[in-house]
Amino acid sequence: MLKRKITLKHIARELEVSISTVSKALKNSEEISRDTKEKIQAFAKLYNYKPNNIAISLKNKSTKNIAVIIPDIVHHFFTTVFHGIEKIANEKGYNVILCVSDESFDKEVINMEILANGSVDGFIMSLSSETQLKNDYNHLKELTEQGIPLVLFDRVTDQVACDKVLINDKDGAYRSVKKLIENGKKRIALVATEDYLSVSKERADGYFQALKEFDIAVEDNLILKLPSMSSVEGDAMELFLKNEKVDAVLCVNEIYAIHGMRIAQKLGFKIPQDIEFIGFTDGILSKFSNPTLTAVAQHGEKMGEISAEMLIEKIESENDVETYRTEILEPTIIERESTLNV
Amino acid sequence: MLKRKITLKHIARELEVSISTVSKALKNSEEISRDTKEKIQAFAKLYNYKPNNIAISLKNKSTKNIAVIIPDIVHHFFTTVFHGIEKIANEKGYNVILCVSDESFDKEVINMEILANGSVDGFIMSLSSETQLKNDYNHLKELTEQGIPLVLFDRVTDQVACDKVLINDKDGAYRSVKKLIENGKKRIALVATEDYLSVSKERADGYFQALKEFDIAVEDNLILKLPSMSSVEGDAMELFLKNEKVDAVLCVNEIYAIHGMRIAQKLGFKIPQDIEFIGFTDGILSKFSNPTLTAVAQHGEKMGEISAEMLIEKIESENDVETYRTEILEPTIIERESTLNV
DNA sequence: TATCAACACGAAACCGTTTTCGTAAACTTA
DNA sequence: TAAGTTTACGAAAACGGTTTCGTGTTGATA
Repeated sequence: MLKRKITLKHIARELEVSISTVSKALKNSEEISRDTKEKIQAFAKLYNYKPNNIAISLKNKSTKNIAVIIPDIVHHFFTTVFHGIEKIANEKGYNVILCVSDESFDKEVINMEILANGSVDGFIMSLSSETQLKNDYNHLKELTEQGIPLVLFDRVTDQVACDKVLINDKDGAYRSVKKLIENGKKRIALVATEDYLSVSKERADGYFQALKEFDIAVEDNLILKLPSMSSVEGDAMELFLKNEKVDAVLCVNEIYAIHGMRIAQKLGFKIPQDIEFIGFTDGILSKFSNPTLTAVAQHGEKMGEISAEMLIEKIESENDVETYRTEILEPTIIERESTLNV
Repeated sequence: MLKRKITLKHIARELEVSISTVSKALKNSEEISRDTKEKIQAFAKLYNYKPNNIAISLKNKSTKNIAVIIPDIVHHFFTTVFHGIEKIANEKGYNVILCVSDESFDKEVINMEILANGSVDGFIMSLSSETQLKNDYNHLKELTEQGIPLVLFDRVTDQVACDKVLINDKDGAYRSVKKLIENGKKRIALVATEDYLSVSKERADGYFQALKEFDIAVEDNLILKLPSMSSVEGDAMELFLKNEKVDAVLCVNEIYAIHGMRIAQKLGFKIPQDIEFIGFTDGILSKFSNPTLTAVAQHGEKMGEISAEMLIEKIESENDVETYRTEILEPTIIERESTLNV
């Protein structure tokens, strides 16, 4: 019952021709006579012959696989990036091996080592927070030294020479804060993570820039730093909103913003009249929260598409040109109910 | 500068021994003398030799890759399942190639065909809605006929003999509705998708069963069917809630539930006093909505783990035993603010 | 009829491993 | 010292393809 995979050798033996003849016949080579080709092709079709990808990979030194390493899969932004990557990769005939580093340096390194030995033609990745904290990029450098193409997106480092795709986080934050100021807000808070994450830092910079431009003094106690990205446990946010007479909040992610809005509502604030909210990452929560959240869209899918295009271009370019590009996407502010829209 | 990949052949040539000697020395074979082994191992280490995975795959007829095909990546449930799969796969030394069918039959077929020719050792998948609609499973049957291990999860079919992992959707719906009835609700609505999806059907059955048990007549106009999973456009929901004097709603997904709650609030209903809501898929929206949503947790991560374990067990079992298991997980109802919790 | 090109195919190398088997050289043993 | 046993290594096949090159047969040409 079990139809085992058939190979060129089987066909050759059955039809009493050589393996090379079979191979050529199946590629419709001019070298082979019509009769022979038809016979071989018919036989191959009948037995559902399909060339073995592994053998082809070995011969061609090309796997048509690319690796994607992201810090977290249960996170809307990375998910959309992956979707963009997968779309382009499929269009160009590549499969995608997806690894999740879970924000761990070791997992990132291990995944790279396993896949860098012929399993994939190139890597697309976003750095784990632990890697950015350790500031150790030797695993990436080894990769590029071996001539394996690498594209970094969103969480990047300037210590590795490779193609990069990122969004202008600083400008996104700058424009958000500017908008809040123009809406008449005075005490604008920033809710961020610890700033070893490159993106968190950029966003803080944009916040500072906007305040400076409008001659508003930076107050340290208007900046709340929460430990981990998804944990909103504890009452830090509540104390913060209660004590600081904040009238607008920029959050570096959706969760913080949604959580902040709930607490503000509980404290009796009206959104957006008394307090406005803007959050990074225009994910699913922003669209469905109550009120809906004005968000800085990071265009994840587009980032994914560009990353994949850059990587595949490098993979398929003959010459090992050592020139690297950095694409910077402009974020878009999606206005919703959590801000006054003038 | 560019350190090209080094092979056994290079080492052999450089050290003037044979390739077989190098191979054995690196595996610490007893056949090779201490001196030679040390010399070869030192050289290999110095030049950072790593065996080529593709060559090993070809030799062993085992790729240590598994394919995961899911209908949608930007969907919390599938994302958590993937996370579970990836976790187990990594523990057992497998990489995961992730393909997204985008609910398309053709993409599902194409992805399978590409990967079924040696690229992976087995498949884990959840059927696309189009496939369930067409009711065509020949691509899956071909796979199993070739002896390639396959595990189906969540959206399965009984037309293909293979391992399966699913949650008891019917019971989840049944218990939800029972709870609503016990909370004193009389006019309980069901908001579902078109029922060619196996899971949607199961959930509807559970709804019917609970009503029947409590001698409540099924009213067709208490059942709202919306076209696509993520589109909540249009005012179908609003008309429905306004006209039908509904006092409880079971939704087959989060989005419908969140959307329903917003409209109910807009219409002046108090949740949960006037109207209660329960939604399937305990995702991120349920936790952060306002009010938070009582949800039927599907234990996606657990499903992923079980699927991966089943698949790898099949892959690594010598004998082609043709016995298949079906694991059924019990859902858990997570009570939150959208229901009265007695 | 000798020469030559075109045709149709096969042999063999190659991709990078693993593994079986064969065998010189060194060492034991009787 | 002849015979047998280790020891330490190499040759070669195998995995499943692709591709280059060589060659016997045919038919055309001079």
